[in-house]
Amino acid sequence: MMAEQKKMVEDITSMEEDFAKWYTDIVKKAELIEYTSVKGCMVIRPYGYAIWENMQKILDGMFKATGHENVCMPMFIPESLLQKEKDHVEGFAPEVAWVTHGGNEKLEERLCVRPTSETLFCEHYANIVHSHRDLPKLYNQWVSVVRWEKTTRPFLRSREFLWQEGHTIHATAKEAIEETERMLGVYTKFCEDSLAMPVIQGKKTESDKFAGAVSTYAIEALMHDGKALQAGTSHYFGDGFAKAFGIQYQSKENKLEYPHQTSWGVTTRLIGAIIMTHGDNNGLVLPPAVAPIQAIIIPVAQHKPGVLDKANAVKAELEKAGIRVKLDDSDNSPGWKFSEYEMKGVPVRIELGPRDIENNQCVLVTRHNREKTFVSLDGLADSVKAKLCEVHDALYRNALENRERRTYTCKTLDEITEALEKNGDGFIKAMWCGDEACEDKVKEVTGVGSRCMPLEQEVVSDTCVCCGKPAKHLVYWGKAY
RNA sequence: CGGGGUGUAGCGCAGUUGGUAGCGCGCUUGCUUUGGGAGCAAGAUGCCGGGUGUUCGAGUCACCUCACUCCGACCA
Repeated sequence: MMAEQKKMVEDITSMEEDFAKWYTDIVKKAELIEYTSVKGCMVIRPYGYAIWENMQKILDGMFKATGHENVCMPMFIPESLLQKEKDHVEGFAPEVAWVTHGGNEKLEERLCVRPTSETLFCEHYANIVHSHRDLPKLYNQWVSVVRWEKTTRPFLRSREFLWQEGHTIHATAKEAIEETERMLGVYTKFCEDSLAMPVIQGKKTESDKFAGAVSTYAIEALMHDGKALQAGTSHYFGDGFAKAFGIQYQSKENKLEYPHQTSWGVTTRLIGAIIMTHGDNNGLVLPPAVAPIQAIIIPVAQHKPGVLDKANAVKAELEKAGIRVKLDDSDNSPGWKFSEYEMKGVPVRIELGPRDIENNQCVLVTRHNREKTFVSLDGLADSVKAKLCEVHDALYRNALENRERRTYTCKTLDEITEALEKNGDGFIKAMWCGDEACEDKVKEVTGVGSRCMPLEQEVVSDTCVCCGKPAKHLVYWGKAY
């Protein structure tokens, strides 16, 4: 846990007092979102959107580097198309929004606003895939989707949300499975290297699978309050969708074959994950890689001659070095600015006043621990870059520590209940026999559901935590967002 | 979708037995300030979430609706 800090920003509820309120306070006070008059639909404000844009840029680069191309599918899905794959439609039907009219005319067939685009990609693949030479197709799209959620929370569960959805189609199961795993790895790397957020990679149980998938993989992160958040998913579909949508190709052997498919996605929920992984009682704490402003320059006594000139020169120098930097020369007091940018989670603050300029130095303050260091103005860009790296590492370390501190290994249901009562919510590592009845019972008795079966399996006991029969899998259990 | 809470100025709130709306912060202007949310002075800001009723009269009472929020069930 990070060092005790005096709470400076009074308008943010402390997370110990009310975690949910703390979260919504940050979302509003850091100017990430504004509500609209439609439930569950929010304005992502420039500062919030800039975080998303930074994520997009990094992820998009990773997708391109692994051979993917971006496309854009329509927003509407005819009901008949949605219904082609039975499990899929059953999974999504309860939460789709329907368009029933065009202008004043009732539509012959109603259209759903995409909750996800498997069906559209399948329809398209059926048209363009004919030969093994057409495979694989590695497509991705950056769009919004709509799911008519009952309870909504900014970023974590909204009715419309931004995401990327990758949809790929391959000649063989082996290739498709490799793709599923590759993308899970891309997400993991992104979360760790760019969001400073450690995740558990694993496979979902049967009951928790994506509607229509053969297998679903996910990355699970643990939030400050000990609740788990699914941060990304990657699905292997086998040839189920291909069969439902009539996608076939001719192989080298001149035989008609069904191709194998995958899909994978991450959403603006990741912004919620950042808030609840790194944020503190003074507001947001942003990982440097995605922070819209990486360094904020706050001039002190800025009316004095030379101060703003120097601040502008420093800004230009940092910009030139590729650092996202802002100079706040508004006439708010320095103290006000300190609080403001802490609330907004800017990783590094640069204080620059007459005394500093006289000494050819400035004060660097890191947001996550408020540590102050005096550094020379010579080579400042390098000092700032080094700080940003330090911040990233510290954020990751803190998050990992929090997760480890809140991960409990249990052998029986009683141990689970006891661990949760004693230490608060967190991940439970416990063995499972593979029976759905046990999975349900664990949830019923202890309140924690299965999050995933980690790729890195261990044996913490020989028997199922629930029924005592021989165990098949290690499962991470937890309360989820 | 079930159970609670809340909607009054940009934000946070007060508003008594029903009588025509107020405080703090913020905002505007000016001066003084500037190393942790500065001070003084003068200003501006409201269809009291929306609708329907009761009433001479509704922010206040009743009913309906919408949104936010929390706790469950379902989900990225």
